[in-house]
Amino acid sequence: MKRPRTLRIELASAQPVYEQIVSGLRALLVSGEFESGEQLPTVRQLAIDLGVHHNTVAEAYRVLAEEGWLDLRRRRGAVVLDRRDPKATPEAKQDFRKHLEELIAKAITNGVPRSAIADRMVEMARKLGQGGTR
Amino acid sequence: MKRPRTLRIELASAQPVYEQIVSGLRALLVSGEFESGEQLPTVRQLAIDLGVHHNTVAEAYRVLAEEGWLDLRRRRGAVVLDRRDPKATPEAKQDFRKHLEELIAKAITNGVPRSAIADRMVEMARKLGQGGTR
DNA sequence: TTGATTTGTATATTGTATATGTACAATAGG
DNA sequence: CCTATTGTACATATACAATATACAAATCAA
Repeated sequence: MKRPRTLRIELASAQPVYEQIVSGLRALLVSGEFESGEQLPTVRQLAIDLGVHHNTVAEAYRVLAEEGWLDLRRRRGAVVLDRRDPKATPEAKQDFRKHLEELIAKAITNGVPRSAIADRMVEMARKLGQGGTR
Repeated sequence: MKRPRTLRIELASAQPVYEQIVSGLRALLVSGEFESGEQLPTVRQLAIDLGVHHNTVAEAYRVLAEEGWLDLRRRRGAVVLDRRDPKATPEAKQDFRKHLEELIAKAITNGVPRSAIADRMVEMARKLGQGGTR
């Protein structure tokens, strides 16, 4: 069964469109929405779907390819890779901690109840614990 | 006892400096590092400390003032407010969920073990649960 | 093999945003 | 009042994002 793989872009956002595409696709890739070997849409096709220029999508694909998520070749398109061997960046853990704190601070500022924040994080932690290694 | 209130800025980062200042200070404010009524450094002083232009700090202070964290006046400087009444944005919760997922995806991409991510989130959730309402 | 088509890539251009330099405005204090 | 201190306004240099356009490579059909 094919899942929807919703990917929505906000042109009005301060965050660059290509970064939104990267973040959105990366989240789908991590959650296992795509099987390895699977074809992603061509840069031109996804560009049409999202209403942006194909070079903008190409930039996003390039970032994901550098991260090891995609194999990107002319005429072949973007193919999802297996990627079971992430090269552990040393400061990545500390980075995650900092950004998590900042994200929580932002949510509190926006009025999200602390209990809701805590619940969501526990839920996500549980998912990570169960989830396969992939 | 005065705590250090470390605030470090990376000029080389892709994230704008004024946003880094906002995020860093907001995290400190949320964690209760500052008492209400307390004076923050003047825009010029903090600018010298961080090695940036005072207008860059002023922009950051303005954002925090709009969010209700600071009272900002000429000649008086920036004063920390009480802010126990956050105006709950409706889509804020959903926003938090999305950004949390993306942050996790980024961390996994950078090689942080899923177990470490989960542990950190549970820990932060526990802190939020205990912590005072402020 | 050869030519055409499909795919990603490279380069130039334009708009937008960040950080700064400089000058101004307001207000507390002498 | 006058002065010093503080935040603010505005113009500008620079860098980055998104696009338009042209190109290069690789597959497919004949």
